[in-house]
Amino acid sequence: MHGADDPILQDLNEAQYQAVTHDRGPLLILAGAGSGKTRAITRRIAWLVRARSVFPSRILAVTFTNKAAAEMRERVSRLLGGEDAPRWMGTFHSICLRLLRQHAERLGYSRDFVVYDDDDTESALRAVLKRMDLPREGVRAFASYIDGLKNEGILEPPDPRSPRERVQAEVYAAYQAELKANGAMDFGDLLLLALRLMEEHEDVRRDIQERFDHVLVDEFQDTNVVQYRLLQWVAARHQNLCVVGDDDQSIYSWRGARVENILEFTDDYPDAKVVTLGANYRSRDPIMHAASRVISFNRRRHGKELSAMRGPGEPVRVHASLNEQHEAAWVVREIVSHGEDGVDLSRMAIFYRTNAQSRAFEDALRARRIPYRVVGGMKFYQRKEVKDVLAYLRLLVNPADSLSLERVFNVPPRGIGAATIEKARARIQGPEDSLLMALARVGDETGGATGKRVRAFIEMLTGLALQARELNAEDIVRQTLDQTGLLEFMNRDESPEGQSRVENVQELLASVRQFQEASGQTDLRSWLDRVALVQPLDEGGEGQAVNLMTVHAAKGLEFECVFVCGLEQGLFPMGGRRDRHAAPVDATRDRAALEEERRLMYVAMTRARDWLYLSYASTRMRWGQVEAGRPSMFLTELPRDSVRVV
DNA sequence: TAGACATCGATTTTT
DNA sequence: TCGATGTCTA
Repeated sequence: MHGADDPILQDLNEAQYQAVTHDRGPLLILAGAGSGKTRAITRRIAWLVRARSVFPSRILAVTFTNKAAAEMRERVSRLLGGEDAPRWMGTFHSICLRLLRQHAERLGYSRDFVVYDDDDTESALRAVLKRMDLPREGVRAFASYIDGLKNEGILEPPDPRSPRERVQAEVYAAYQAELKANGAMDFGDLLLLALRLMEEHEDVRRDIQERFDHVLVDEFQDTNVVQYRLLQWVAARHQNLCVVGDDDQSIYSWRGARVENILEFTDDYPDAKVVTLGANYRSRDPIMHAASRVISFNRRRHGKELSAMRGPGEPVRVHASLNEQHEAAWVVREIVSHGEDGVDLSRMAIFYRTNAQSRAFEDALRARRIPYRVVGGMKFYQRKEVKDVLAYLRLLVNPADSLSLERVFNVPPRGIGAATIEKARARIQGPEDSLLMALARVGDETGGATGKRVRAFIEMLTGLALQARELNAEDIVRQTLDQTGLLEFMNRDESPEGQSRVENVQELLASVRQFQEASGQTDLRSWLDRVALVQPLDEGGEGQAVNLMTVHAAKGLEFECVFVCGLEQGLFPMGGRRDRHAAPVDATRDRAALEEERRLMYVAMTRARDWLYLSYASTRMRWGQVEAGRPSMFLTELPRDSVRVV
């Protein structure tokens, strides 16, 4: 152990010390589960500032989730004795958004562009398909095709070699044109266009390269082509690129993540220093042993062995149930018994592969009056009523956003129907025109009640947009709720669902206020940016409650007691079912998919500190039908000596 | 144009 | 099974 009195170097093992105090040049930290990865990266940032006198503002630190960014920020500033952490610390998406806001015009976008989330993306794509007379069932396939290309950095698809490819390319182009006309970027655009900005504009690139002396990246195994290229550009001048990750925990290939980025990092940076953090301080021996065995069945990996530092403990327990209700009941019984033994509910977690599985557990926990929280799941900003309000607000900032207009023109019902909006759509003239302007013209030219309603609607929006220039974000939200009649409309609904909708809108108001106080920014656009990329923290985050979440959501967390449920073939590992439109069987792809599922299993198991339970059910309700299932193949990969069947 | 009823499809995982 | 979307009627 190093540095007895220096808090930055205190209690580091040899490998951690090497990682923290690496001076300059590329650095690859292979950090196994529970090996002190976050500790290494935060200490390193603090060390650069303190021991190497690097200005915090010259450090760029990138993570994947807002939660990780927040934790990093908090820990670094604590290490620095309350001093500010680097300003450029955040998720890839938020950092790219920041760059794009400064330079959007260079790419032919308005400075006031909005960010589309996945729901918006799907709506935009649906509109495109409709216009092209293509069946809307294709939305998902096209969406993932487009996302896949964007993740690989392809904005203009190569020459099509088949009719199918030609259609795909046309849809991509039309979709991209639609976004641009609406003044919108999707998540993929944020990364890809930021990369374009750097690659095609030398002055911008220079500026960014001059701005930072060190670049640090967390969860590097989950970077895609575009993210890696961005990092390479930013670090090109000084080569101070520090990447931290674990190839065994790469679980986002469906989002374009390339394990190769970490597996082949030393090919791109031959003089990179490689440090392996191989000591696991989290899990008891049997848990670590079992997890290591399972992951050893994967072929594409660095193949490091983790040594368990916490010593012997309880064996991993495997349990079979008749169906998902029995499974849930059994889990809850075990939770109660651990609770009686003094384990905090908040230190226990139930993991599952798909969100839909949470239901049985929620029912069982409610029945026994055990508090729980579902992490992830239905997102706050995805709720209808919240999206309605946000659509109005986006429209005020960016009148070109026709998607938002289509969402709200008749919410609450104000007597403007589909026919009127169709008329307006037909009258859009050229790329400088917009649906809103066309609707205004239709209103002016239409007599009778309809024309009057349209004019009143346009007038209300214009009035709000005018106020939006003067008022702070919170007041605009209030005015919008009031003048659009949304709040009154919701208040009229006295059902429990209606009540909760009103509460959600109140929550939204609270969140603007909080944003203004915390950030000091009061303009609407800044808040909308925030909303697009950051989900509000889970309610009662620290309270006494059992945690329910998908395995993906569990990455980076740890619990004393973990239940991994639904371990059945086809569910976990997922896959095996292939619908009729799918591509022909591809053995390599299948193998890669299975290895990713196994990494997911590894992530799940290595979250546990003291107790690990693995559970499966022999039947399970799916689409309202009882289906029989076989135990997961991962269960057969467990080492006998660390496992007990109960 | 609004609301009632029927049909259809979904369950991976997220910034 | 459930929720979202589409169709029909007043």
